[in-house]
Amino acid sequence: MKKKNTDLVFHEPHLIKDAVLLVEEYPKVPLTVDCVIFGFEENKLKVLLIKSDLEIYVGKLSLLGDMVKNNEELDDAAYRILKERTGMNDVFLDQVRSFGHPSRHPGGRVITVAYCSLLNINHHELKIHANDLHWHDVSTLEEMAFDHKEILDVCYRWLQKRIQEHPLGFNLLPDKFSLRELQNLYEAILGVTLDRRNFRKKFASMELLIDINEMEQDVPHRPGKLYKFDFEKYEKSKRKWVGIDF
Amino acid sequence: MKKKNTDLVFHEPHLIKDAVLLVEEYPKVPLTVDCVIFGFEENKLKVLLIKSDLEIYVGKLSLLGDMVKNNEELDDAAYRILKERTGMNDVFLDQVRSFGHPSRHPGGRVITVAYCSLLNINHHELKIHANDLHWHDVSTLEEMAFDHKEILDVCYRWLQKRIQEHPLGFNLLPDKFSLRELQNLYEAILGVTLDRRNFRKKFASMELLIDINEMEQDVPHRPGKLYKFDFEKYEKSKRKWVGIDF
DNA sequence: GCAAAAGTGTTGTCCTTACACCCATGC
DNA sequence: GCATGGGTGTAAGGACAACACTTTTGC
Repeated sequence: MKKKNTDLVFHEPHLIKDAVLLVEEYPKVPLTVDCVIFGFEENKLKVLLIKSDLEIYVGKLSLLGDMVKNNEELDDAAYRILKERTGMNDVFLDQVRSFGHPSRHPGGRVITVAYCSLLNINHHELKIHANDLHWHDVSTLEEMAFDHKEILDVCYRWLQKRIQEHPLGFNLLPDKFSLRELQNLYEAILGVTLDRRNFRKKFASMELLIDINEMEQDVPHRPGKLYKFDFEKYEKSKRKWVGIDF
Repeated sequence: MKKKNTDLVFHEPHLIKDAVLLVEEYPKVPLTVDCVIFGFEENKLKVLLIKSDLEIYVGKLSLLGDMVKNNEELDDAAYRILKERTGMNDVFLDQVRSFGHPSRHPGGRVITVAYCSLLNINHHELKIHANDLHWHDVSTLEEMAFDHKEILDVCYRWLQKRIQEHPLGFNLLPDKFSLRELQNLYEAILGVTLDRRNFRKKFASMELLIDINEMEQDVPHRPGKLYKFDFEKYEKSKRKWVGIDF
């Protein structure tokens, strides 16, 4: 890893005995994790943000982030931050990518690894309001602290793609849900309107929704049927898709 | 970013004036980039590897990696390493994800960001052979140094998905290529066999191949037509796909 | 009875798949 | 002339898009 191509070619490489000494020579950088936590409420996609507590970003919004501790696994750091900020631990987090522009942080070079999650706002009341933690509409985002707007945009596009290929959305609906709720969710995240009949047919043909023979309660219109998602069947039937499409 | 939820709630947060002081308190970690460089030759997918120069990994294979320099952008580090090792700079690199298990490196904690590339072996003769740099068959990989086998597996799956959705493959074919060469490429990367007629129909219907009215030369069978890929048309026609499929 | 959303089917189009024969070239 | 891969067409099935009316409930 450390040999440079200025070394003579065809030498037997001398082996490095002490890996610790080697690593000690590497430049070291501060490392953080930023969590982009999307939630859904009132048929709108929201994202969990705080106010930055850096003076130069006064009034600007920021993602939930924190340093990664010594010897802390990246995934663990993301789950820890999510738990510290929201009290939740039953949420899936996915690493999206890392951001390392040298001037992305005003305090000097800081690398950050972005994680993305999607959860049901009504399942997780915010008990902590430090730094004005709140759900913010995704569609009305102004300037943000650091490069957090860019990170959020990347994660939003990632989420839009992801939700079309994976049943992410069901973690964010109530356990029992109507097809209308499901469709609202997809429309909100993808930013499109979908044909209701075709949407229903699509999910009917997948055969991954379990009709639990219950109806919506207390709705001001004809109640719809309620379904559960068949996670077990989904796991068994994950197909390996091969097809060229660009 | 630094406030803990043990702070009293509903306080006006005190603003941090000096971001540099803040960042100085963050733990710092060594950061590397590892490049997973796939190439194609003799109808086989290969990957560029070296022999590890760490004594505890003697004889084991390793990805092309190096430290990220102070104030070096992550992407720049990846391109630099690719250039240093292979002399190339006309190659696309994509960041795949970061790996940060605390014990992934025997010299202590090192975070690495994996980048992936795909190139034409015959366009880029290896002039450097330090550390036994060579193209290795992807299908016959044994144990590797560090967690490089895991990184390679993740990048391979990433590549398989990517090549179905983006015209990556054309960077690795000759400028003028036959449909057979194109199909060999897809079959090698996806690890499947494809119906020749349907494959050709697929690309014909995309209308992204330019028939240049030339034929293969010096082949021991009926020569095939040669095509170029219409990158310009592709860029213009990138479609935003919406469809649920899992 | 009115507002609001649930529920439902058909048709045309396009894409995908499976499959077999003749053609051009090098040797 | 034989071996090798190039080139082509069709039929069936499945997926998708477009589209309108009746039903159920709360108020």
